[in-house]
Amino acid sequence: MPDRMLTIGQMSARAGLPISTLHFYERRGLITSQRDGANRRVYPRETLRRVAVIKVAQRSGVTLGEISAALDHLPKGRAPDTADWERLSAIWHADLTARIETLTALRDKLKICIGCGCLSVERCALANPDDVLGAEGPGARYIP
Amino acid sequence: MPDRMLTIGQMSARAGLPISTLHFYERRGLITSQRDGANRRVYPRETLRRVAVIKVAQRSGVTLGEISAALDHLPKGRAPDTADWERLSAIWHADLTARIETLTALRDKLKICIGCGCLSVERCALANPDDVLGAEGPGARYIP
DNA sequence: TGTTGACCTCAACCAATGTTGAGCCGTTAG
DNA sequence: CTAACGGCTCAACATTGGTTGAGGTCAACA
Repeated sequence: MPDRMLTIGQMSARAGLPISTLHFYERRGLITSQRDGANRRVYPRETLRRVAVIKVAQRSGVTLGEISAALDHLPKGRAPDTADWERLSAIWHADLTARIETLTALRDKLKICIGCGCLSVERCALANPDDVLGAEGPGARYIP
Repeated sequence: MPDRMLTIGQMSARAGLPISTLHFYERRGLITSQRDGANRRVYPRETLRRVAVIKVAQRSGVTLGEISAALDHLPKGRAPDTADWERLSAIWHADLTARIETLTALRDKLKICIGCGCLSVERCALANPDDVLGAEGPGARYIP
């Protein structure tokens, strides 16, 4: 019986999310539910994976809005297959790599800059990441 | 004249933050100001550095609450010196390193797990990061 | 003398991400 | 039959990190 449905309580226990959060995700369109005869939500097992993916993406710093957009690219009519999930994975993998690079650069600059006295907004690569120098007088200006 | 004060407009331009944000930081106790004869905020140049540090910490994912706590350890009576800033730097450096490691692990697991079909909440290291397996029946249970 | 421009305060609002509570319903075990 | 349990809806609240606007002050420039 590969298509046995899960109640929201089971989803909650297995996904490690409060029921209120599942409700919230449904309001946000991140997941959907069907109802049983007594108007209770039931979920296909697929949804367990979907929720797992949402959690993973969130842990990696993706917002619910972005997650929602990404999930929208999953097929509507059929259950997503491995290739579908793989495409999502690839996007977030790249995202994560970028995020890691940013943090690493930040950390290295932090080490170099903050303690040594160079952390003046005028000159420091860290405080003034875009190397924007003001035209009039000394000191950096912020260019939006 | 090393102690020339800055107006809030100058702070804003040089730090690259809107005036409203400087007001907000002051409400939050992250920075302080003195007033001139016309009740306008003026800041010692020190504050420029302080704001730079706040921005850097924020970019690295530290919350304002944590930043505030860290800044509270700076000396009250005198201007912070290099060693003071260095202590802050060391804390956040460690923080950043931890964060980077988390993200890297996440990314690598993502690559391994999400596309390959193993991302079931029951077994996957990614979806079930603490390897918590339910005692009754198959399937992970969330242990808060 | 006016009129800018920069600044002030205070309160309200915003978006994201949920959480909490009140009040109700249907199923199930004793 | 009744109580407990699990679920339902809807509205309100919480937190973080700010932004926006109304209404007022002050100094400087023409």
